[in-house]
Amino acid sequence: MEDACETQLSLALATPSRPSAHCHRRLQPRASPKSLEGGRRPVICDEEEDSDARKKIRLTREQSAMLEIRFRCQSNLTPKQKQALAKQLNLQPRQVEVWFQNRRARKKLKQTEMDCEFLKRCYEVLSKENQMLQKELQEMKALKPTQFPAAGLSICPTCGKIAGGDDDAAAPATPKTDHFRNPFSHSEAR
DNA sequence: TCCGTCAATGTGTACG
DNA sequence: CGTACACATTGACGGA
Repeated sequence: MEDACETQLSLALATPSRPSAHCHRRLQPRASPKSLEGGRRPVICDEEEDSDARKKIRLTREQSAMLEIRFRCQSNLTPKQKQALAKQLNLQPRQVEVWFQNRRARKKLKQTEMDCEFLKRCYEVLSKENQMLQKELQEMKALKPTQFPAAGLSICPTCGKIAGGDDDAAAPATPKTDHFRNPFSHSEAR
């Protein structure tokens, strides 16, 4: 797996891309947390005296593609791997590190959005089922007791469940109708 | 001009 | 205590 990844990377790197014109900015080692009061912007590039702090740099298309390929194989890098990849891509190791951190965050965000969508759909399904069951219950309540399918059955006034009968206590876990399916236990539910 | 994206920064925390 | 990471946030930039 790693090998395939390396191959892809070296293939992609075979067509050398120009180092980005904008990525020569020297990255700062992380400022000491206490060094900034009010919290903002240390931004000092030791070698450049341009006053405007934190110019936006963008990775080249190739660099991003390489990082993406590597990320698909491996979402965390060892320090050695980070170093090597940075060298390959003509970036600072810190840039590679930051890219991977941000990429993991993006991945997680996307996953959360998908989970949210899934839960929404589950809610809709359950909501519909609940409505149907309520309706069914009303209909059953409207029937005369003699018309209940099995003798000795009664409906719990609070929860609306059918109680009594021979199998009530013995086998509570076997639902008789499809209504009791738990959508969260489906195999599709990752 | 507003808004989304993304590289970069700051902070908190877990771990060895 | 140092390191690595997650997470929140900032700010530059580009497109509508």
